[in-house]
Amino acid sequence: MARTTGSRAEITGPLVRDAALRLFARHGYAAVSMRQIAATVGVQAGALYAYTPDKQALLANLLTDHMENLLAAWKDGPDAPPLERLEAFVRFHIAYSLDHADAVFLSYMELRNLSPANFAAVAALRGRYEDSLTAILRAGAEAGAMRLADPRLTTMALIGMLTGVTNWFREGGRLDRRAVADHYWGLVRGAVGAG
Amino acid sequence: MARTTGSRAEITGPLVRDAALRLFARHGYAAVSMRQIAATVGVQAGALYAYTPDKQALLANLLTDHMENLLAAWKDGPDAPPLERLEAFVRFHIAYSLDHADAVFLSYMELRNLSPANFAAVAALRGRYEDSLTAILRAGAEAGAMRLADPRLTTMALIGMLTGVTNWFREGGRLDRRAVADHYWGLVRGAVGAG
DNA sequence: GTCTATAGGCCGATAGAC
DNA sequence: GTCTATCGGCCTATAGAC
Repeated sequence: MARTTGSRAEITGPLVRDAALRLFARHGYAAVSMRQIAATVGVQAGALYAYTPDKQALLANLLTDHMENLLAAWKDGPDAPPLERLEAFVRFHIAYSLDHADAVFLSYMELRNLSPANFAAVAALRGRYEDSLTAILRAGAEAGAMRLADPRLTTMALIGMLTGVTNWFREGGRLDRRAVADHYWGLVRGAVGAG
Repeated sequence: MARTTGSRAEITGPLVRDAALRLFARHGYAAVSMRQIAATVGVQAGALYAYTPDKQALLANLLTDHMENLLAAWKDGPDAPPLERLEAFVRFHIAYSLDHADAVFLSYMELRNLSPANFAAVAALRGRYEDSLTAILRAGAEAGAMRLADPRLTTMALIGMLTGVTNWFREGGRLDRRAVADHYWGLVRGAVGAG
C-alpha cells in the first residue's frame, strides 16, 4: 500500500530522534534548544511537538529505548563454558558501545536530567544488564574457571573498563576494533584469574 | 596581621568556586545559571563578575585547577619495584577520585564546553597524568614483573576501570573504601599478568 | 565588593491558520 | 503535519550607586 504524498510523519519522527540524540550527546541536554533540533531536521520548532509532548520526554525516550535495545541485542548462551560466555560479553559490549557511542555517552551523562520515574525505569534496565554479567562471573567462579573475590564489584569494574573504550577510541587510529577487543579480552581474562 | 572588616573577597572567591563545582557537577554546566551560583553563595548575580570574567572562564578554571592538583598530588617513587609503584597508583587514583568526585565527574563530562584553547590545556595535563601510569607499566614489562600486550591501551583501560568507581561507590555501602581499593588492586594485578 | 536595575536575547511551549 | 506568531519567563553580562 503506497502512501500518497502529504504526510512525512514516518520519516520526520526518526529524524527528530536522531538529531536530538546526536545534539544532546555532543552539547548536553540543557545546552540544546528545541529550535536547534528543529533546524537540524529542517522544520520549525513548533512541529516537534507533534512527536514529543515536551523536551524531557524526548530525552527519556532516547534513554529507555537505548537500554531496551542493548538488552535485546545481548544474547547469552547459558550452556556454554563460562569463559566463552565472558569473552562473548566483552566483545559484544565493546562493539555495541562503539556502534552506539552517542547513546552510551548520553545514558550515563544525562541520567540526572530525568524525572524520578524515568530515572528509575532506566536504572532498572541497566541493573538487568549488569546482572547478566554478574551471572556469568558467578558461574565461572563456581566452575573453578575464574578466581574472583566479589562478583558484583567485578561486574562494575569490568563494565567501567569496557565502556571507557568510547572515551579514547578513534576510527582509523593505531589500533582497529578487532585489536582493541582482543587486548581488552586479555586484560579481562587476567583480571578474573583466568590468564 | 588581622584584617579589618569590610572585605570578604578572600572567603567569597573560594565559596563561588565551591558552589560552581558542586552545581556544575550535579546539574551540568549549561543547566546552571549564574543566579543559582550567586544564590548558593549568598550574593547577587552581578557580584560574581568580580571573581570571573564570565561563566566559561569559571568552568575552565575549575577543570585546569583540578588537573593540576591531581598531578601535584601524585608522588611516584621511580626507584621502587614496578608492582609497588602500580599498587600505589591504583590506591592513589581511587582515593583521589572518591575524594574529589565532583571535579572528576566534571572534568570528563564538560570538556566539550571548553573553548579550544582551554580544552587543549586540560587535555595536555590529562595526558601527562596518563603518561605517569604508562611509564610504570613499561617499567614493569621490562623488568618482567608484568605481562602486557600494549602499555598505552592498558593505561586507558585501567584508568577507565579505576575512575568508574565513582559511578557506583556509596559511602556506608556494603564495601568500605579500603575493601574496594583492595579488590580493585587484585583485578589490576591480574590484568597486568602479575596475579 | 556588593548592590539594584536593566539591556538585549534566547528559551519552551502553545494557538490558530492552512 | 507544519507553519507563523507570540506569551511569559529566565538568561548572561554590564552600568552606575554606595
